[in-house]
Amino acid sequence: MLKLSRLTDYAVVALVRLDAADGVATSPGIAAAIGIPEPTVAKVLKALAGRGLVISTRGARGGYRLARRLSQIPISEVIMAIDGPIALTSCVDGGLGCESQSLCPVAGRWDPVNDAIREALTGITLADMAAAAVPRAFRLPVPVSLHEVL
Amino acid sequence: MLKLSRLTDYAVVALVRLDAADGVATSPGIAAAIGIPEPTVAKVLKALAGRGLVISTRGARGGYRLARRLSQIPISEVIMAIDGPIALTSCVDGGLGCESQSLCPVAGRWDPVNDAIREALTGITLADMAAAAVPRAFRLPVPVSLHEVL
DNA sequence: CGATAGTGGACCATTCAGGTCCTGATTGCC
DNA sequence: GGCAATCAGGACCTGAATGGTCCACTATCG
Repeated sequence: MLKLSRLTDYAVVALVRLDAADGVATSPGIAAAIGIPEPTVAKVLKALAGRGLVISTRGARGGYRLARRLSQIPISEVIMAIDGPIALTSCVDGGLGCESQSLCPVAGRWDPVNDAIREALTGITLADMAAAAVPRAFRLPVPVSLHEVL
Repeated sequence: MLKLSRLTDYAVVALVRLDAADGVATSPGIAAAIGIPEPTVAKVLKALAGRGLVISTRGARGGYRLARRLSQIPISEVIMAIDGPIALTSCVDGGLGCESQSLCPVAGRWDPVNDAIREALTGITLADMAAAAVPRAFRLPVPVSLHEVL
């Protein structure tokens, strides 16, 4: 349904969270704060680190911190970090699969669509997304109510 | 991967094809011309008809024909016809599922992103997609080469 | 030297889209 | 009036891929 993976959603949440904790935050810590299983958060952070969106510090007392300000991170980068390149069609990577290529009247016609989406996604930053989100009731002290994570 | 279903791709191909055949075209006919299994084409056409993008005529000598000109059909409508509403997140339709809603810092923050995409998609019509597609070697007489469909 | 934390990879399971088929309703033609 | 063609609307099955988990390894701090 033109939907992006849930992991990407997690990534956004994690990044916003990371911004709230100004210093360094560990993946277990973020997981607890967000209410998402730790291994999953770790996977997301790994991907983000790979794309240079967050900076990792290994070893004891290590953790992750934002590489840039939220306002400097377009949502498109997050999506590409988690979900890979932004391309709608299946026959983007030429080759087999599109046997009816000789019949296909819209051979590579999704390109303008892809470009339009990429552009739209680049114009929105994480700061935009975090801005109007639920007044401001969510800063650091978010107690994990019932579930007692960790 | 932010990818839309292959069905949507088929829909575009079918619609362009339908435009080439000015009059009425049957789903078996389109299937043969396009090189896509008939039941699948039928399913696509049905969805398209449901959204009013094509007009169906039942009975013998029936078939489908375009409801509007290609230039009047934004790609967003095709996507919505096949893939449903354009919404990236899973927690669009409020309710259960998002247990950590009380923790989620980006509650409904995908909205601007969704809007941006919708807008971008509405600006592109099928005519735009068909325009530059492979010169013009594809008009009505497209012989199904080897496979001998039907 | 040990505890903590990120790295990388393999791995399983659930979900869902793609695809097929069948039955019924409608209309034109002989 | 009956037959054939064609759309309509389901149920159903299968396979890929996403979400999620786990493990062994490395690095760094105290």
